[in-house]
Amino acid sequence: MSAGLTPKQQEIFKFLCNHVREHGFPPSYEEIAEQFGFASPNAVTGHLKALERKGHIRRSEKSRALEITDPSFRQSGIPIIGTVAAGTPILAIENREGMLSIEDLVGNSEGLFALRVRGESMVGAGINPGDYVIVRPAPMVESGQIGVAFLDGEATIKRIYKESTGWRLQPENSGMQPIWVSKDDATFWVGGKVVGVVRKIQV
Amino acid sequence: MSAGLTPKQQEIFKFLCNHVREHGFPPSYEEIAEQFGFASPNAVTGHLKALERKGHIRRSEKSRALEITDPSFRQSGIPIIGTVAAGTPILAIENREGMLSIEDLVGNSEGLFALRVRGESMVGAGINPGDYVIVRPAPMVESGQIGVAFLDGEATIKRIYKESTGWRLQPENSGMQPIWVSKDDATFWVGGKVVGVVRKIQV
DNA sequence: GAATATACTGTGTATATCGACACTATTCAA
DNA sequence: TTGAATAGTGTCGATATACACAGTATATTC
Repeated sequence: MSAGLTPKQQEIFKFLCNHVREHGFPPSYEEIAEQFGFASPNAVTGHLKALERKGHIRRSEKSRALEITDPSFRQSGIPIIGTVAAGTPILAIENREGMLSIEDLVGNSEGLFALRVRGESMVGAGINPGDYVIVRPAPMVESGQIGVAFLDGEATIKRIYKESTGWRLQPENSGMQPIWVSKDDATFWVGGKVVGVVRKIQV
Repeated sequence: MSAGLTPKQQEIFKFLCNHVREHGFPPSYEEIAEQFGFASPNAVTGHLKALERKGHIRRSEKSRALEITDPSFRQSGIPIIGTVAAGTPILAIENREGMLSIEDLVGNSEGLFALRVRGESMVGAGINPGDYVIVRPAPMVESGQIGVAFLDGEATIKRIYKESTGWRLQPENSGMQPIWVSKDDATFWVGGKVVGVVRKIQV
């Protein structure tokens, strides 16, 4: 990232980014000068002008109203590289199809929560122990969808089917049996619908 | 979020958050006053003092050095709710174990990229078609690890084993056979190691 | 060899910005 | 009904801040 910048400019640009990430506002010229040991805050001006000219920031005459325009700063995610044509340098940025982030993936993340999976009851659906399932809270899911079911205070991930007598909690594991829940079982309730799965593969 | 705030304070807090998210720096008192139609920028002071007293922001006598301390703002991710004890209100914020984001999950996201999975060759490892695999670029993986293998310009996800004559690309699907690659096959190279899997479950 | 970009020091200025002080009005709980 | 919190208007001062101007020095490019 940050092509065409001198080492010093890169350092300063990095400091800007880190400061904004950490505090939510950019440093003043004086603070930048202090950080880099400049005697004059004006030494910063030149660097910032260079950064602006090269399109990484937008300055403002107002106080601390510096904006980082470099798109690589904003995008918090991982580039999605799609179809790979023969001979194309796959790691080149031009092949991007988009960015992958959990927020993008499951839409509005407001109210979502995650649960770590403990059992093996859903391996048939590609949900393994240690995975995180992302749950959108809802009082019930449509029949056949994967949801979080609470039974006797314990949470389980299951495919939930509506039956005439109540609900069927269906594991996706050939070695496990479904659980039938009666309509008037007060200990049963649905926490929400599983809208995503995230797994970290250990090194 | 933002409990204990009056409607007006919530509005202003929301404006603060959006401004920081959008521009990377907070608005000045004057800009807030303009936004809400106040004749005096000083009308803002009272609100900000209230927000500070209630612990959502930290003010500073310096220009535009207002910091949003409310943790619900900073964390861009999804709360991880762990073990669920009986009777505990699961959706309460107090039960948080942490936050889930792709960056946290796989560590430093610098250089990572994602690929959409097309085949069924890794369903045994919980990697299904349509999933995204997150890849850390590397010229080779340790024997037995899951990696992205390029062969004749086509990318595949496989478990890669080092053999005496070359490499074995092992699918995790009982119906599929491994691929043996000779040591001097120039069309073969490894793109990186699969460090994560992300799946969106359609509604 | 001249022009240009980089990398600073040092001084000064216009203004952006926050904060204090003085006041008014309303709502809500003790 | 008294106090406190909320929700403002309006004025003024102290200072934080960016920026212009005047220099110096080095490296790179043409």
